[in-house]
Amino acid sequence: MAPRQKSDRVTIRTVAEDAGVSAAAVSKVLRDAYGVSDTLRARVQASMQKLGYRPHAAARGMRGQTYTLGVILPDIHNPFFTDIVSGVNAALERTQYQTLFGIGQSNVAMEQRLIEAMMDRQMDGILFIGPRMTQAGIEAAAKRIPMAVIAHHARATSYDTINDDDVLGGMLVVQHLTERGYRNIAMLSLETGRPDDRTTVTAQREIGYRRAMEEAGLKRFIKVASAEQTSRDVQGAARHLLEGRSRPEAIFCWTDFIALEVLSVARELRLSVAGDLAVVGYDNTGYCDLAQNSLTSIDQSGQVLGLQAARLLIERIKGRHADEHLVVTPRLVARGSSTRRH
Amino acid sequence: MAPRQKSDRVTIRTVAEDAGVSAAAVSKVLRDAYGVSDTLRARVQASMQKLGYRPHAAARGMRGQTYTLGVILPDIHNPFFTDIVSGVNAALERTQYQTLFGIGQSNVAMEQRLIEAMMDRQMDGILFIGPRMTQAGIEAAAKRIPMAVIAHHARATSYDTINDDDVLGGMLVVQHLTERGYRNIAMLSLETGRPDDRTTVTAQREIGYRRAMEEAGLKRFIKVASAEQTSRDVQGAARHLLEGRSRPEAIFCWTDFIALEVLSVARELRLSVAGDLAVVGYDNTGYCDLAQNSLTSIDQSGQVLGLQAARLLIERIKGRHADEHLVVTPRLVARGSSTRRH
DNA sequence: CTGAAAGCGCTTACAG
DNA sequence: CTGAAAGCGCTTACAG
Repeated sequence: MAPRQKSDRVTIRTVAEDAGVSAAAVSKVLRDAYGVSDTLRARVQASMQKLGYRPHAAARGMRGQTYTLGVILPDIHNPFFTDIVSGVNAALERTQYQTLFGIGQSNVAMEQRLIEAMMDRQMDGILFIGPRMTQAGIEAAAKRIPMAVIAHHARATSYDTINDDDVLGGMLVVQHLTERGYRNIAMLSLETGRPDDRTTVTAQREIGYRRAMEEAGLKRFIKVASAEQTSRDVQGAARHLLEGRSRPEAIFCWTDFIALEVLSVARELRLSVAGDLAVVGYDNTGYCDLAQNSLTSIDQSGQVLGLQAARLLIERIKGRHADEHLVVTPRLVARGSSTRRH
Repeated sequence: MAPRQKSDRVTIRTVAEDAGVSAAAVSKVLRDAYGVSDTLRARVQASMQKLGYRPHAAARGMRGQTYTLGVILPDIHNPFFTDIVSGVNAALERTQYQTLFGIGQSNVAMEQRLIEAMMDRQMDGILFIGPRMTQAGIEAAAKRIPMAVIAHHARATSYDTINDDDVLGGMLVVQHLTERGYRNIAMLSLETGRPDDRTTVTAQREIGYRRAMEEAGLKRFIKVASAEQTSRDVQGAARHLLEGRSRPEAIFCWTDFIALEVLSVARELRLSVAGDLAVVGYDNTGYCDLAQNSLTSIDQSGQVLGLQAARLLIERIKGRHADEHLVVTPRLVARGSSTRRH
């Protein structure tokens, strides 16, 4: 490590000496704690400014808060997370909190390791996005550190959840497609290895899909394929659907990213999009608007999810213990991929 | 904060008591420091295991290393960063180091704030990807914390750099296009507000573009437009290029993400891709392979960049002071967007 | 090879 | 309203 001389560092003590007060007083000003006169506060702040004082997070972590929030993202591939992150940033703009991100790689072991790393570093709370971990695993962690979870459907008492109504989202897709005359509608979902786990967004979207298909009297057409989140796997599943008997007229994909792969396969198979095959995505990310995709999708306003999650997490850090569960309403944005040309 | 009883925490002292040794001995085992007998080490490790001991990062940060590396990403939008991150992870897999990410939002003030936040948290080093900050700003920070920088062309002595040969990349694009008969080739670059700054990858790619155009005797066709990294701005610039006099036959875009927008505009203007207009991107991200894009692009192997950068950073943390500068060689991957059909 | 002691920069009761 | 003192969990010389 680069040697950092002792004399270099401006500590609470340097500030205290400069301002002619005690270290305890400086600490109080730092934390906006009660019981300091305006004169003292002003003097201390002037000294901090003058000396370029910066609090030492590790030292604060030894006794109190670190003012650091950990955010766990599944990956940095899905552009939907951009929206969530910008909502989180907006919520934290005027606070002392700083966010640092971990990338879980859609992998339970990695998520567990990140949670521990964040706890070891005395983070004040964790915002967990799209966990692969089970409810039980999250609950265990949430007993040790304040936590809010986005895109995970569970009414657990030890943490807050913030979700889009994914059942409704799935239903909206089917309703839209049936209105436009599509009947043989398949779904392409995510392979999680836990088909019975209803906490995932994909499971919820699937419930909505099945329900709406039944309500529309299309029960016989229900078909759910699933694939892992790799190009190879997704394209394989799409080909399998499209080359099998009773080729679907439409495919509902659990996220946009997957729908783009399906569009690619459709083109390779020389199917006309919307004519031979409608494709619908989820998340309404930036790629949907590109003319070569023109992808119908569900908008679940990631910004709102991120903003509300950050707000709930901070409330919890400040002492709230009752659990809160927020649900926002999605809407469908229709584009060319589900619009037949005449 | 959730109350954490004193008795709860397993510290170095608890382990020491359990193993019947001193706290100093436990600390040495923890750090793999020299001067501990095998017997003692084994006893201590057994106790750690038994008690589920986890080191307290903040306390370690007070005296020594935190074993935390900060990674600053410009955004989580450009899929190219996925490759870099996976290289970083690969390099760190078997080490004690943990990475935490900050998102700079392509914004100098935000980058500065992140650097400070990472230093305040006593991170051991920073891996800075695609900085918007100037060389002078980075140098100032690198004097206070070990740093390696990806995608920033500067032979600064206080930090290491890891780059793709972007000049060559730009030249490869032009050579490829001229071989295929395109002559009026424009470039769509990034608006940084600092046209004279040659440290950015876009400036380097532009140099390569200009050089190759001159060498091919196409100097009169040189035209560089630039746009900020928003869909709106990019589409505006693309329209301006394509609707102006002397419409280019090909557009070289500084990154894939931008090229996808150009493809979209081309389609809206009913131009045939490759026939009326060739489009080339940079980074060879996953989207290039989709049939609806089929985008020719430059592969700069982000994984290698990430892996080497992590390796250099750790060397520097361990004490190296001389600067190192790595350059990897890019290659062009040809696809349909620059292939005329007969 | 092993351990006792000091100290890193803060916060937290507690006393004045 | 203000400050002296103890202590958070480690690491670092230093002595044995």
